[in-house]
Amino acid sequence: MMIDANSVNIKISPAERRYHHGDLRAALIDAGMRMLERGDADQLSLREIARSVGVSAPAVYRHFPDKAALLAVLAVEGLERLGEAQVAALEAAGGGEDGFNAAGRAYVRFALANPALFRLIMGHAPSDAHAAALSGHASQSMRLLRTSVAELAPPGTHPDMLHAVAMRAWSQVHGLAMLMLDNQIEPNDALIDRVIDGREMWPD
Amino acid sequence: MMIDANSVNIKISPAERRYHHGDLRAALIDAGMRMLERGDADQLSLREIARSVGVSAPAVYRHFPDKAALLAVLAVEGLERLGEAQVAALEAAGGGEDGFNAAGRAYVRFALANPALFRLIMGHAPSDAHAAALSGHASQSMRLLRTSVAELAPPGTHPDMLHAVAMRAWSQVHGLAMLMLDNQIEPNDALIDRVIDGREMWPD
DNA sequence: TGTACATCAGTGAACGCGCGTTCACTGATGTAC
DNA sequence: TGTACATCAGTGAACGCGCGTTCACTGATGTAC
Repeated sequence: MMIDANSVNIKISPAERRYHHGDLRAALIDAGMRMLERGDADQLSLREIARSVGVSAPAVYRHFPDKAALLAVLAVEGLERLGEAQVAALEAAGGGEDGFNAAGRAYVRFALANPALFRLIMGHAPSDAHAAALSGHASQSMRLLRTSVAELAPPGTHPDMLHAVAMRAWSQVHGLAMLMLDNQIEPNDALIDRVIDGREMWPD
Repeated sequence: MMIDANSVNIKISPAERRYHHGDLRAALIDAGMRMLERGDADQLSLREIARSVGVSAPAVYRHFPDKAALLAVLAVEGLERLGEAQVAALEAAGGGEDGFNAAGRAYVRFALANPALFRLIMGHAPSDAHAAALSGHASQSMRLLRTSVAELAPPGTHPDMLHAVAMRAWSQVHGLAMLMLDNQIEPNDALIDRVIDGREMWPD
């Protein structure tokens, strides 16, 4: 026999009706991610997240010391998703230079698909908590960039050169993403392909 | 004989003591630019600009319909300065591909020297006024980019290709600028040079 | 040269807004006996 | 199995904040006669 809150007369506090029992922390993170994905939040407010979960604003403080801490968790989660998208793209393209380019396209497409989340991840003026959480993270996206560049480089390339090339590649995709997000360049799948595929990583 | 407000007993309204007589509009724009340059304004507020000029906030509405209009003027002014900096760099380097690279470096250095202003120029979610003012402008920066790419391209290059290459170059410098502004890449003059100079515009 | 008047660039007070955060509280839950 | 109690995740009310904008006003300026 199944027993659940609907069939039996159990007292349920209002908040429990909205987020699953006892997991407000996870519910807040989920809600925040959902709002960032929808992107209708130009900038996310703590009260708005609480509201969308169906809980009072002060309740958030049971699970996070302050707003910055909640945003930091969202940023880390977003960074992970970005890395996963890039790895998937790289593998689907079979690695190598094609795979690296595919990862670059995935970076731009992720940004366009998740504008607010992407801005949060890369966002400036990071709170201390934010910076600490992200920097301690050594993201998958970053690792993919470094290892790809190292693999594709001519053997014996100077580490400074590897670094410069990695930063150049990152700048390339990041700039394209930002300019398209900011409506300075018309967002356009074909243009993404032509900008990214046309580059030469190691001109001789 | 010199006559001025200090030596003669002329009535001077408080505001006139701060901005030169009759030119509050220009004074507001100057103040806004100065605050953007100092960059201590994470985001500029209308009240703050008025305060810094020594005038009440409502006074601004004698000269601008609303805050967005004032910011739009600041953005246009900033865009002009960016273009001037790039043209100067291009000419100092004697034009050609060297000149084009110099203009690229000038773009990044301008961003690092004027973070808040640069963000305003490129800023997302532009108000209608903002977008209209900027788009009607066909900035010098943009013209420099297009003409340089056209000049440096092999003759007969397809216009779509010209466009893609221009957007790639823009993405390059813009990405580097943003990542350095956002502290994702350590701001570093030497790195700017290596990232920009090492690229190949027209790999064969 | 002096006077009456319209203009209009400024003023201070007030509006409503949503924010992050603090506070004292309540009431459901789990534990000890 | 029942009772007393501590815990602690939630509550609503309130705080102070700075914002953009509106309002009725004032007082200096320039013009017409």
